[in-house]
Amino acid sequence: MDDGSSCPTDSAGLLPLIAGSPTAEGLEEKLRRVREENRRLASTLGAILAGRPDLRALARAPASAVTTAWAPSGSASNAAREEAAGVTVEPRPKVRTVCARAEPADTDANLGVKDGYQWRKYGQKVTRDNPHPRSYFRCAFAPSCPVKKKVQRDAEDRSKLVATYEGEHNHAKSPEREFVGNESTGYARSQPCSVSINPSGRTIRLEDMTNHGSGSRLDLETIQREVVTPEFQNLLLDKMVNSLKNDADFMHALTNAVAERILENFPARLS
DNA sequence: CGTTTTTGACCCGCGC
DNA sequence: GCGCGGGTCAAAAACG
Repeated sequence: MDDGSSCPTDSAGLLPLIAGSPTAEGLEEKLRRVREENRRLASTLGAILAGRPDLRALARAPASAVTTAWAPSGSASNAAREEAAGVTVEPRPKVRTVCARAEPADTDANLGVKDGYQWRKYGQKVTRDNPHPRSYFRCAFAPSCPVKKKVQRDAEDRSKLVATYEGEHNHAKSPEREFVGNESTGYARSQPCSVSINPSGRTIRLEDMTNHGSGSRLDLETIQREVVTPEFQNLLLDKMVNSLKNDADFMHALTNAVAERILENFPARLS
């Protein structure tokens, strides 16, 4: 969503049809609220993107740009040394470390399913240098997919998560599991309109973005850090479209209003 | 009842 | 050889 004006959920074009219909009062109010929220979101995103061009570039950067060596065994640094020495090394699984923020309520188990892939937890271990347990996940398509993932909270900053991915997926994401929640509707069961926007699964809710005043759990900087990707903006649009499409009351009232309007304008043709 | 998660035991590599 | 620590296994428990 660039400025919200091209947003497919913007129903301004439908309003003339709905306005004036006695059965559409509630619907109109509903639309008005959605549009107002949409405007706030668009404004927030606009401010973010306008003020932080560096974040735009970061959002488009390939995954390798944030690749670091987890390397408890020192494999990445060893590989670099060996290559520098002209020694042929066997290709090693790509190791990618991603940091993200997490809410205290987020459990490590949840972290395994929010990045678009399905994960199966196969172990947990408390490591020496960190009081928080490290969780081990395998791709659900294992053994055909060799990717593994380790997730651990930062030892000093509990709200910071460190996820380490080893290897690369040899299959597509699982769209139906991209969001935690009802698979048939795409709705989050307990977190309506929540969207996972990064590989570690940090979830941002619409209310977090729209109510970034007092009492908000996320400040603007956090949003700037995490809501800059085009993928997120597309997901946001999808969520809003789905939230209207799956609202039976909304669809019913909309259908009635449109039908009434048609009958009102073309009574002769239809009779 | 099938699937997923938990958790203690085990394995393996590394340093001393 | 031994101890330590990280990673994995697998049986039990929990869950839907």
